[in-house]
Amino acid sequence: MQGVEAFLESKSIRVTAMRILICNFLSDKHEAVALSDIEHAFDKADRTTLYRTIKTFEEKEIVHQIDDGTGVTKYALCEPNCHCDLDTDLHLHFHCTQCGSTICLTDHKIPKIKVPKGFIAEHVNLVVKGICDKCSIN
Amino acid sequence: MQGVEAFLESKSIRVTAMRILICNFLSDKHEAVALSDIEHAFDKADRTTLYRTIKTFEEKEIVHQIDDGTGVTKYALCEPNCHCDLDTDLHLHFHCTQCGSTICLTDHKIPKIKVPKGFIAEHVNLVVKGICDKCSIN
DNA sequence: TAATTCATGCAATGGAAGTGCATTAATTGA
DNA sequence: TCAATTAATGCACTTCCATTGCATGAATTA
Repeated sequence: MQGVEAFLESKSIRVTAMRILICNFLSDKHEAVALSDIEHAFDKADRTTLYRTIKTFEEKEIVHQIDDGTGVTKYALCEPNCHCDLDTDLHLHFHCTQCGSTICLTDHKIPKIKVPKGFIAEHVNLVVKGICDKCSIN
Repeated sequence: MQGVEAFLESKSIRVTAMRILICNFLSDKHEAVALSDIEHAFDKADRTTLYRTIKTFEEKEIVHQIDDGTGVTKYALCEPNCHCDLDTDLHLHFHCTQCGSTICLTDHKIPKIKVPKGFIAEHVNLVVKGICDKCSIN
């Protein structure tokens, strides 16, 4: 059994051809992808299947959702040290307004945010927009 | 001439009945509203008009857009001290997962965010999710 | 192997954002 | 004040994304 398959099984995700493909696709990409990106890459497969596969990955916590403010939900594989379910370990995301790519800045933790009295903070979403390292060269 | 009308004029926004109504509606609400909320409040008016009114308000910088991660764009009147066009003065937003309301925490500035070498930060969006002061009482 | 559970594919829906065009209202200036 | 112009409103569409119901096919388990 290959690495990906073992990985999926370890997360109690039923192994199918489609899921292996999508999981590999996500790990090859080093940025967050939209559902439409996946559809484009697998144009033979049905949109619904891709959609539900991602949803399954999300539930099983091998993928996390990113709202980068473009209006389109993006998804990315959780890093080994990504505890996206925990509030204490939240990294930020960077959205490049030039090339449109969204990247997880896993090493950059979100500073502690103070909220007014009576408010209970449970989750923090932080997106920085600007020019990414590749685009800033030109 | 009333306060709202003078206010609109001072921002070189043409004064119409509709715009006065919407501006008042926004200032009465002390939370960010979705376009659908406005539609609901003014069901006699056309969706497009409401949409374009908000867009005009945005352009003239009396309203700022909030992406609270619900997938629906919210809008709120800028406070007198709200410089939503400047990157240096960005407040954060709080989204209550219980009552669904989104509130500007105008006093709470976003801490300086460090980005990796080569990245240029131009904008920051920070949304804290949790339970708001009203809901946390119960 | 039969029964069951789950994945996939197709079709359809609903919500939100946005655009083109005709009409109406407001403003300008003669 | 009236005509000309400019901008706001309303209607009809369109597009895009997210989501669901149902039928079928594959995989797992008893």
